[in-house]
Amino acid sequence: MTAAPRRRTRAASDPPQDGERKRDATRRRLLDRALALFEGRGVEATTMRDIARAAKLSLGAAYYYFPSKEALVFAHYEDNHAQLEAALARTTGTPRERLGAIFHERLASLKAQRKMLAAIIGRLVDPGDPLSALSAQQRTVRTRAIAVFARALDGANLPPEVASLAAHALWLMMMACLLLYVHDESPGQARTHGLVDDALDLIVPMLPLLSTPMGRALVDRITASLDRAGIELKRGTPQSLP
Amino acid sequence: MTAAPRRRTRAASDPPQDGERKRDATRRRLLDRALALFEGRGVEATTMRDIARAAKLSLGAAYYYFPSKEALVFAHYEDNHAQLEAALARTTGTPRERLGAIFHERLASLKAQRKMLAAIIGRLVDPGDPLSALSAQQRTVRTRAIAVFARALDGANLPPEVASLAAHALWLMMMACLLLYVHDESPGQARTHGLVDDALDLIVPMLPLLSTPMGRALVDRITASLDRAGIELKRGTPQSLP
DNA sequence: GTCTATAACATGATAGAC
DNA sequence: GTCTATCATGTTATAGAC
Repeated sequence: MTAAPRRRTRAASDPPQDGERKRDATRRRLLDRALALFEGRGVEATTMRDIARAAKLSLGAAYYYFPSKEALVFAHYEDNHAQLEAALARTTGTPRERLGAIFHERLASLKAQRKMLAAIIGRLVDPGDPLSALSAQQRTVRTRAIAVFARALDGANLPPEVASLAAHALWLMMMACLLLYVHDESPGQARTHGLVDDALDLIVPMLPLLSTPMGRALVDRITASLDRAGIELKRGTPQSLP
Repeated sequence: MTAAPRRRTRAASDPPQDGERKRDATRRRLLDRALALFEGRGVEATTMRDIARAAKLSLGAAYYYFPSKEALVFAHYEDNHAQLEAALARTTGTPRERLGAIFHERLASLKAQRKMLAAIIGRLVDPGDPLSALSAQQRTVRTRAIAVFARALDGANLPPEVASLAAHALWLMMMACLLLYVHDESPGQARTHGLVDDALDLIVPMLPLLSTPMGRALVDRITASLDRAGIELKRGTPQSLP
């Protein structure tokens, strides 16, 4: 198998070419217009022709930059996640505080895009979909997201296996919250935010129990069971599900 | 608001009209051909034109019977569920045995349609989708499904609130299992079936703990929290989520 | 080689004739 | 009830401009 021809990469010190600047600007414009339209009317109701027109491009040109409508959505998803992750890496405080910050800020960061997310929320959960949070393509994002939770638990002094399972579970809880969030029409999505706090208030104080012999036995049993099911929890490199 | 004009309903004793017989036969044929094609190549890859051709109808005629491709999938879903429910109502034994039967038979009943389900699994989880397990349109099916779990718990002597919460949680677990199931490529989907047994072996023995004062406090707290979030667990009439 | 515009295609869905 | 004709849209192919 021969290597695919690769675009010449430019060293960081090279001055950007005019073409590249223009290319990036066009790409950015397309992405921005698309996001605006998605937020305004939802993904389904926005046609590729609409997007191209809004960005003053031809339909073909839009497809030159993004191979599909899905790719536009995906690009936003990546943008959002990278940005959020940077913010979350700096959270401090008790595990309860840090977890609260992670959950609430994650939701808040998607507030403007709720309608857009609603259109694709189903795919987040379909392992066969490249857009899915469970897919192989998203493994990097997923792994890093789980790592964010693991970091927040650092102050809790949990044994590694316990912390790993807990981080995976929290990530799963985050996914469930997203599901509720995108369709939560209460003012400020107070319902979902409230549920997050209630859940964390319930869960976090119980985490130390997992370090007791009985707790360890439970964790081991769960881990073994997931292992049998082909779901590995190796810290930082989740396999299929979590 | 005036009542929508309703189709004349025929008493059970009336003889079926020729028109109705033919209509039903055509509808059935369409549904059967569609299912065969869905199972063979998946939902996405099957076009409405394919279905119409296979049923020896024009495209327009197919749309006369089913307003959308989705409606065809939906019809199968209803069929399957009604059939399964009848079977499950007859299960006997300990709660553990009955729950095992429910889970395993539910999965097995969908074995042939795994590919089809995989195509729409995302929508099961999107409350905005009429096909969704969480949607208002599916409330009847959902309520009855939860009732099946509640019945299986009858032998466990749980207080009503505890039983209700447990039944909802089990239903949610069922949904999660479906998610795993449709993409489980292990022989006979042994991974998912194994996980079900492990989970039940873990959970069911713990249920009596929920009847202790501490357990009751936990249940009350969870119920109150869900209540605040607008999720009611009134036995038999779940509102938004579960 | 890099980008843009136009035409064409397949499909889900609809309208109106018969 | 059924059909034919037609539409709108995601996507692809292609021809050409720079």
